[in-house]
Formats: sequence, C-alpha cells, structure tokens
Amino acid sequence: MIAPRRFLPSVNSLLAFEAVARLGSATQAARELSLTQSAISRQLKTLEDQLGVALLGRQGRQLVLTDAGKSYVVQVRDILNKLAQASISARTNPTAGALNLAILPGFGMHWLAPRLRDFAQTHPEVTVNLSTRLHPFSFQNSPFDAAIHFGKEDWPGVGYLHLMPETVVPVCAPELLGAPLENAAEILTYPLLHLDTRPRGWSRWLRALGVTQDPP
DNA sequence: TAATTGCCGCAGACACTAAG
DNA sequence: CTTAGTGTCTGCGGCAATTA
Repeated sequence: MIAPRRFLPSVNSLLAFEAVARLGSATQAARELSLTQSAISRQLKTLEDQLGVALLGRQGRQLVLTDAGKSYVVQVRDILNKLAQASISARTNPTAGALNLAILPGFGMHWLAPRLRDFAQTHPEVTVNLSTRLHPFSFQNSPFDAAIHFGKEDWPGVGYLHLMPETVVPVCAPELLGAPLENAAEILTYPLLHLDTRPRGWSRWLRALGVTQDPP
C-alpha cells in the first residue's frame, strides 16, 4: 500500500538533509544545491517536523547527526540512489528492467548460466540479478521476483510451477549397503519454480530464459 | 561565522461556482 | 456533465535581521 502523500517527505528536503549529513554544514549543502542557507535550514526543519524526530543536533554553530539521523540518512541515500538510477533508466531505456532471481547454486551453474548468454543477446535491456538461496524465504521481505528451489509446495502465499522432474540415485560405500535408507523417499524430490505473487511483468523474461512449465 | 527566523513573493494545487 | 474562471491555501525559496 502506497503511503498517503502527507506522510511522504519532499525530495528536496531529503536532498537537503543528505547533503547536510554528508558535508556537515547547511552552508556547504546550500552551495552544492544552488540554494541559500536559509532554504536548507527550512528544509531540515520541515523534514524534522514532518517526521517528529530530531535528525540533527544543534551544537552551537554545528549541525551534528543524531542517532536517528545517522540511521535515517543511510536509508535516504539508498532511496535517492535508486530514484536516480530509475530516472536515468526511464530516460534512456523506458522498457528496461531487472529480473531478480533466487536460485540454487548447482541449478544456476549447470542449467541457468548456459542460457544467460542467449538471453542477454535477445534482451539486452533486461538485467538479470542472480542470488543463491538455499532455504525458503519471504518474498514480502526480499527483492526477488522469483525463486527456483527443490522441495514441496510448502511456501505460503506464492504460486508454483513444476520446472522438471528429477530422480536422485543414492550412492554409498559397499560396507554401508544394508543400512536402512530411512529418508530415501524425501530425497526423491522435484525442482519447483516458486513465483512471487506480485505482478511485475517479469513472466515474459522467465519464458525467454527457458524457465517455463514445459522446459525444453 | 554559521544557523535560525520573520517577512515577503511566486507558483502550483485545490475547491467552488457559473456558463455552455 | 464538462469546462473555464476565480479565490484560497500551501509549499518553497530569497532577503535581512537576529542569535549563539
């Protein structure tokens, strides 16, 4: 859910705060942003009033980040960087995007990696970000669009596609023959494609990667 | 010297009303 | 119902005086 507009600080006030935090001075921040020091001071006050939190401590003529300010500026920088990148991307290539995929190391190396070159040539506008995840995770708290994983359909709140069946053959030393393979049934699992439920328009890129319900 | 604050003007958003 | 005009409110930034 998008936050109501009244709860969102203005970009200008965030830029002013970030510059003051980085340069340590409202005067220098004003110089950098081509504003007056007065304007910077007002932006800071507006931001602090809006948040209800002191971001900067006034020690004489010095502006010093409070603990809350130190924490906040890290997130503000990240958001401003993402905003800048998104703006540049929108300007230079409006159809571009990124597919964030959580994969298993072996699957990524042997199955997916060989397909990436063809995909990159066919879709140069799309950036594929691969990260390995060995265990189930929450899509709500992660940046991933989709995940490829072995196991059962036991992830809550996501859709599934069976990518391919796989048979695992246990191999052991002769002296171990005869020992009960208690977990043999669990070893025989299927790789599943776990999909995030949020619509992001990445499904066509997954198809282009060959990650479909009916693999080649 | 640097930050804060009062005052002012400008621009855009918004609500309301009247005309077609 | 839609559109245009008008008044009001709000945000933003500059100038100048004040404060620490």
